[in-house]
Amino acid sequence: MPEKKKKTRRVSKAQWLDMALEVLETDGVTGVRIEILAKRLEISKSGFYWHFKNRDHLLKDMLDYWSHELTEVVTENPQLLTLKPKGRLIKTAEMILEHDLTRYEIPIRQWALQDAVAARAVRKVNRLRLDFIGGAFSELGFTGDDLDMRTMLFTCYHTWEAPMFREISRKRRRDLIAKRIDFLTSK
Amino acid sequence: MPEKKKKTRRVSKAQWLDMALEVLETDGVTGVRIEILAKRLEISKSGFYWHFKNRDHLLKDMLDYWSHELTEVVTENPQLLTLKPKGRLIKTAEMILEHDLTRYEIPIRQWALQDAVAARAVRKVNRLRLDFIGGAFSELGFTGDDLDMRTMLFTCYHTWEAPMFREISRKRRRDLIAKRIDFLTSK
DNA sequence: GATTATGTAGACGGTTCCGTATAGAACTGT
DNA sequence: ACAGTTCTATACGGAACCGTCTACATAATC
Repeated sequence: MPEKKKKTRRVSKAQWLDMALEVLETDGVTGVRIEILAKRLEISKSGFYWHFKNRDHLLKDMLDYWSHELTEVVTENPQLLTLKPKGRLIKTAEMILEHDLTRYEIPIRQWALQDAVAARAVRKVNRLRLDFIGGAFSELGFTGDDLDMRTMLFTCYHTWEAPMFREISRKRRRDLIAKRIDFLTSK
Repeated sequence: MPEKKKKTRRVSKAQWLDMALEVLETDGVTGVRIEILAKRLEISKSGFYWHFKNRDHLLKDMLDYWSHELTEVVTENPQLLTLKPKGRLIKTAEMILEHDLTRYEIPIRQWALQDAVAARAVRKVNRLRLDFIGGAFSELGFTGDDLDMRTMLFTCYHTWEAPMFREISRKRRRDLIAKRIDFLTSK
C-alpha cells in the first residue's frame, strides 16, 4: 500500500499575515492566536516564530496593513484627486462597497479600546479619512460647522454602513449611493 | 497587635452583571472572564456560580440588559412619542449623547460576529432603532428611497458618532445636533 | 439562639495558549 | 552533489481560565 508522503508544507510570512487578518475579521484580536492560525494553515506553529519575533509583531503588521490597504488605498490615491469632488465622493463610496474596505472596522476599533498602539492607528486613520472627505466638501464650497457636519456624516456613515446593516443587500446599498451623495452635497 | 478581621464580602447578582458590563465596555466579550470579574470585585469566583449557571448565562443577561436599557429605553419610551417628530429626533440624539447609550456598540457587534445569540440581539436592536427613527421621518412626510436614506443616515450616524469620534469633545458634538437634524429633516 | 437560606474560600483537574529549544527536512546556488 | 539557508516537527514549562467540590461564614427568620 502506498504510504502517504509527508511533505512538510512551507508557509510564507504573507500567508501567516493573511490568515491572521481572516481570523481577525470574525474573531477579533483576541481570537488571533498563533496555535489557531497554525491549525488553520495545517502546519505547526514553530514556523511562525521564524517569521515573527512574537505575537505583538504580527499584530503591528496587521495594523499597518489595515491603514495602508484599506484606507490609504483611497485617501492617498492620486487617481481619485483627478476627479471633481462629487465624483470623488461617489467613487469613494463605490470603492468602499466593492472592495469591502470596512471589513475590519469592528474588530480593530474593539482592539483600540484595549491597546494604545491600535488606538494610535485608529486616530491616524480617522484623520486621513476626515481630511480626505473634508477636502471634497470644502472644494464644493462648504465651510465652518456646515463643512464639519457633512464631512462627519459622510465619513461616519460610509465607515459603518456595511458593518451595521449586514442584513441589507449589497445591491440595495449600491442603489442608494447616488441619492445619498446628491443629498449630502446639496446646498 | 490587632488581627485584620476577614469579613467575607457578599456580592449580588446585579453587581456581577454590572462588573461584567464594565469589563465588556473596554475588553469585549472575550475579556469577560469570571476569574477577572472576581478579582475586580475582590472576592473568589465561587459565588458567581451561585448566581449564574455558567458564563453563557451571564452573557445572555448582558445582551438583555443592552437591548432593554440602552435601546428600548428610547424606542419604547411613551414620553418621546408625545413629541412632534423633529423634536423626537432631537431628544433622541440628546439622550444618546447624555447617557452614552452607544457605549457597548463596538464590543457587542464584535461579539455578534462570532456568536449567533448576540447576532440575533443585534438584528433585533437594529430593527427597533430603524423602525423608531423611520417612524419619525415618515411622519415628516418622507417616503420610499428618500425615507430609507434619511432613516439609515440618522440611525447609523447616531449609533457610531461617539464610538468613532472619541477625539471630538462632547460639547462639540452637542453643538452640532441641531444643525444636523435641521439638515436631515429638510426637504 | 437555633435553623434555614444565601452566599464564600480555597483547592482541584482539565484545556488552551505563549514562547523556547533541539533536531531535522527541504529548498538554493554553485 | 554538496553546503548553506530557510523553514518545520515535536516536546516542554508556565500562565490563565473554566467549572466543580467540600467545608465554612454570614444574614434572615422563627
